[in-house]
Amino acid sequence: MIINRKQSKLVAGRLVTTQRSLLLEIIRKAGKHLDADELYRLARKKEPRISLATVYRNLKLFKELGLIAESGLGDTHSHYELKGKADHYHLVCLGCGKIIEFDNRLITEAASQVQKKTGFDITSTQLKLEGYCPDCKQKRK
Amino acid sequence: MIINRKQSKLVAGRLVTTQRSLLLEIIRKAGKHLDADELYRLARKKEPRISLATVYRNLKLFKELGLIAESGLGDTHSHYELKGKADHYHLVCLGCGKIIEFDNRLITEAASQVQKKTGFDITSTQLKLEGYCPDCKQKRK
DNA sequence: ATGACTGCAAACTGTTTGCAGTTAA
DNA sequence: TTAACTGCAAACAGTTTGCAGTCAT
Repeated sequence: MIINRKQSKLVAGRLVTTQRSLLLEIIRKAGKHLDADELYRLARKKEPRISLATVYRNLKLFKELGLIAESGLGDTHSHYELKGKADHYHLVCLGCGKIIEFDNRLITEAASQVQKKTGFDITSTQLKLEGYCPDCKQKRK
Repeated sequence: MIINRKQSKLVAGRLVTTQRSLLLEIIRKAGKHLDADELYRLARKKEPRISLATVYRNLKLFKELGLIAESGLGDTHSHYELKGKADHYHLVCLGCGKIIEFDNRLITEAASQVQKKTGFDITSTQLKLEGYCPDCKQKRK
C-alpha cells in the first residue's frame, strides 16, 4: 500500500480521510474498471453521505499521485482502475460490453521502437481493440 | 471519393447536401484530427448558418458509413479524421499536444495474435502512446 | 488559527434530441 | 406527398467549481 497511515498523510500536505481510504479500497477490491458513478454507488453503501464531487475530486487526485489509471474505454465517460506495474491492454466487446485485459510482448516492443525512432519519452501506452466476442459473434449471424 | 454526385446519394436513402459535402471536404482537406467545434467553426466560414447539431449529426453518420474514424485523443472530447485503408496509431505529446501518427507491423501482428487466442472478431485497433516529444522533454528539465 | 477536505448546489462542456420548417425525389 | 435533412433551442450526461462548514494539525 502506498498510503502511510502512521503519518496520516498521502503525500506532503495530503490527508488520509475516511472517504479516500474507502474509495481506494473499493477500487482495489473491485478488480475491474469502475466509472465514477459505479464507484459513487458502491461508496454510498458504506458512507451514505459521500458526494459525487468528492468521488471526482479524489479520482483526480489518485490519478495525479499515480495510484490509478484512467482509461477511455466507454465512448461517453471515463473508467478507472488500480495502476499495476506493467501496462496492459483492453479488448472490448461491442456486443455485450465485456472487457478483457491482456498483455502482449509485441506491443511493448512496438512502443519502444517508436520511442527510439521519434525521440519521444513515452510515459503511457494504451491499446484498445474492439470487436465481437465469440458469443456475440454467434448471435449476430 | 465515396460520394456519388451523379446519383446525389451517399447511400440508399441518404442525400448529399451542401452541409455534408462541405463537412467532408473540410475533414478531407484538414489532413489532421478535428474536433466537432473546430469543424463547426471552419464550416461556418463557408456556410454561416450551419448548426453545431448538424455537425454532430453528420459526424455520427459519416462514422456509421465508415467514412471517418473517431479517436479518443483528448481526454475530454472526440476527434475525427478521414478513414484510410490501414489502421494507424497515435503518439500524443503531453507537453505541447502535438500528435504524430504511425503504423507498426508489430501492432497489427499483436492484434491478430489476440484475435486467435480469444476468438474475438476484432473490428478496430486503437493505440495511443503518450509522452513528451524531444522539444518538450528538453524544456521540462 | 490555518490549511486541507467535505457536501451541496450550481455551473460548465460536449453531445443529443424534439420540433417546426425546408428541400429533394 | 413523403421521407430526409436542417436550424434552433432545450435537454442531457459527465464532470468541475464556488462556497460555507468541518476536521486535523
